[in-house]
Amino acid sequence: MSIDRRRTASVKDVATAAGVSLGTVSNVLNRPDRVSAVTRARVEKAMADLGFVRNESARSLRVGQSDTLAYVMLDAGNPFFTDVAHGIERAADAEDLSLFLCNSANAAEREAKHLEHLQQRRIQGILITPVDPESTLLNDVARRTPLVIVDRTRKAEDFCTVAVDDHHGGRIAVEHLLDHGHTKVAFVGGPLSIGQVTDRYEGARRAWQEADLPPDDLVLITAESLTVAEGRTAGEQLAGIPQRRRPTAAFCANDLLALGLLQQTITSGRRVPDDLAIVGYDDIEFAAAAAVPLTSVRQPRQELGTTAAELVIDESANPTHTHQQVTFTPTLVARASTAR
Amino acid sequence: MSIDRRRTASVKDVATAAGVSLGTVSNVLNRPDRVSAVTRARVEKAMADLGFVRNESARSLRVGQSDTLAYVMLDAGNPFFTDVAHGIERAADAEDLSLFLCNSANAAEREAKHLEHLQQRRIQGILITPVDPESTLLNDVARRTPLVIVDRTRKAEDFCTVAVDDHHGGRIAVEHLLDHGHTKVAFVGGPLSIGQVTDRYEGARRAWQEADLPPDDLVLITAESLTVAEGRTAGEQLAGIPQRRRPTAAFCANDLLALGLLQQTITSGRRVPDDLAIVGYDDIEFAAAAAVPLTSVRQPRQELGTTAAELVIDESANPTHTHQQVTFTPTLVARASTAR
DNA sequence: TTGTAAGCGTTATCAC
DNA sequence: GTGATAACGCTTACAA
Repeated sequence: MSIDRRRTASVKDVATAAGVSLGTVSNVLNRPDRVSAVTRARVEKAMADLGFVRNESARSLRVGQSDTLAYVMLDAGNPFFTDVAHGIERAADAEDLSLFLCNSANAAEREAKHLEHLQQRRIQGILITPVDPESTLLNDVARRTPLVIVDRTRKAEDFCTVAVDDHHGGRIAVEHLLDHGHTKVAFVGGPLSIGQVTDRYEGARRAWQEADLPPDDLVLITAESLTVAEGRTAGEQLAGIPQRRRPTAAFCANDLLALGLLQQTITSGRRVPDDLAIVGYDDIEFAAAAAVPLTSVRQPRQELGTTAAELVIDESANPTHTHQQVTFTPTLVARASTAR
Repeated sequence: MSIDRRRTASVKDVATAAGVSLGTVSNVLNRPDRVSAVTRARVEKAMADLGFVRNESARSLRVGQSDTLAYVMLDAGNPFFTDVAHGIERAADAEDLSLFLCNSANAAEREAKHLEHLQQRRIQGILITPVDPESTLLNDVARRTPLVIVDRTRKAEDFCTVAVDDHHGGRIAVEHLLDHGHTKVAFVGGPLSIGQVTDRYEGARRAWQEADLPPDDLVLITAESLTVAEGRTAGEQLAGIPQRRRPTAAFCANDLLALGLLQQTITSGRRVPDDLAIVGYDDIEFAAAAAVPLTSVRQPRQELGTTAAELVIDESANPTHTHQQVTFTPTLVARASTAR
């Protein structure tokens, strides 16, 4: 059975049905106050009867832009980014903008395609956690569409950016471990080409230096990617280190790594935190849900999104807008994985 | 410093710059073969110089629809749905359609808003995991826009639906536990108003009946929602049951519950699977990543999405389209949480 | 191969 | 308070 999908009614059809002019119909849509209650009722009835649905393409063609925000996510499967998206959604709702989510899945060409489509739609603003924050593609896009970078920073201050102080995050993670008496610690993370990973590592090293500990006792274990599987691999590497030189704690560049490391540690018969204390990063929901609840560095995810959305709205609406670099400060959430 | 965001160039501007007519510019966009190599080059140069970006609103106004699919997700934070979205993305890519993700966050009014916006955009097809699959709102939408229901079924066969056989899933979960010698089992899930939860429960009960076990030894523990927190609560309830009547295994209606239950069990000093075997449902990535890797019922998530996308594309393009109800069969992935 | 012109559905300006 | 009408940028017959 195939469906009868006839062309949907236009303002013109509604006007005819209601016995008014097309301009009046448009008025009830956009300035209902300008039309008398009785004709308004008549028009509204006609709309309902005909199942009128306003054509957004025509509207946005006419007005030159569309009341829509989009967030190009780096990885829709990572709960961190869906939380950010939630925050954006809140701000978008408040301004009655719709929000589209796009997933670049960490692929530059997917990202480029999405950006192209979004520009073609003349949407009001783009939020993006880019594959490469230094890419000049972003400059091209921003020339036409307000764009703010989320959870990444840029060397030049030519964009609004909203990020979290990763250096500080690395520092507080290590300070927490120092407070618990650890003097041999592993930093698990990579690839180091990711700015955030290096920032967290730098923060960790700085804290280490300030504690006057031998640099070599902060062991770098590089991961290929920030995934659970790599966390397991890191666990094996850690286990391969001779007992006397083996770290008693690990600071992982994100929670997925930490979860993988936790699993590998426990299933190979070692205990957390007794044999190995673990600190993660991001504080995703599953961090608290782990068998040994994970100490983690929490980033204000929703606020990140909300602030970014507010900035992009400002950039699109306010002629005197100036770019801002907003930095949030992460906090440490201590749980069982580092308890003593 | 505010940005100079002048109106972007139109086909007309490009035509003037290239010294050709507007129709020719459109031809290089849509039927490049019809235009000679030399003028094409000239036009393309003009486009590049002017930074031309095609106006999708104008295009889709003219052609009557937009080459876009949308997936209205029930919960963007649940990895299950992002995997489904991945599958949809694959199919959309293959047809060169763009995909927008919308998140209803389980709120009917958010869902309605998204559906309204999508219809206004005259997009080609909608995929949705609805808050309420029986809602008549879906009928209204489907009258204008091809729509397929994902991961839910409907009593009437008036839609294409793609779902997984939850009854079978419940059955194999319990059969697995029976095979491992359990004769007192808890079913953890709820609210029972969710069709899938009841189907899984029904499947479980059927398997139980067929094993000729006393009905009361399949204990129902109802949860308020399918969340980690509720899983922990279930664990406490379970622990409160007198030893001799206490189930030795639990089948949870999803992995979040199972993860919560696993955590509560382990942190309260009982062991998995020795004291309590656990089976989850969905096989999200974090199931395998748990400290005790979780046995779970796996649904073919990506295939779910891909098939749904193919159906909606068929519905939008094929005049002889007929609605289909596709059902996938889940499989059990055995891991340590039920090992003996 | 290229140009001309109509029309998609809406908004907004201007008369009435 | 209401009605004609032009314009937004594009695609697509059709004419040259």
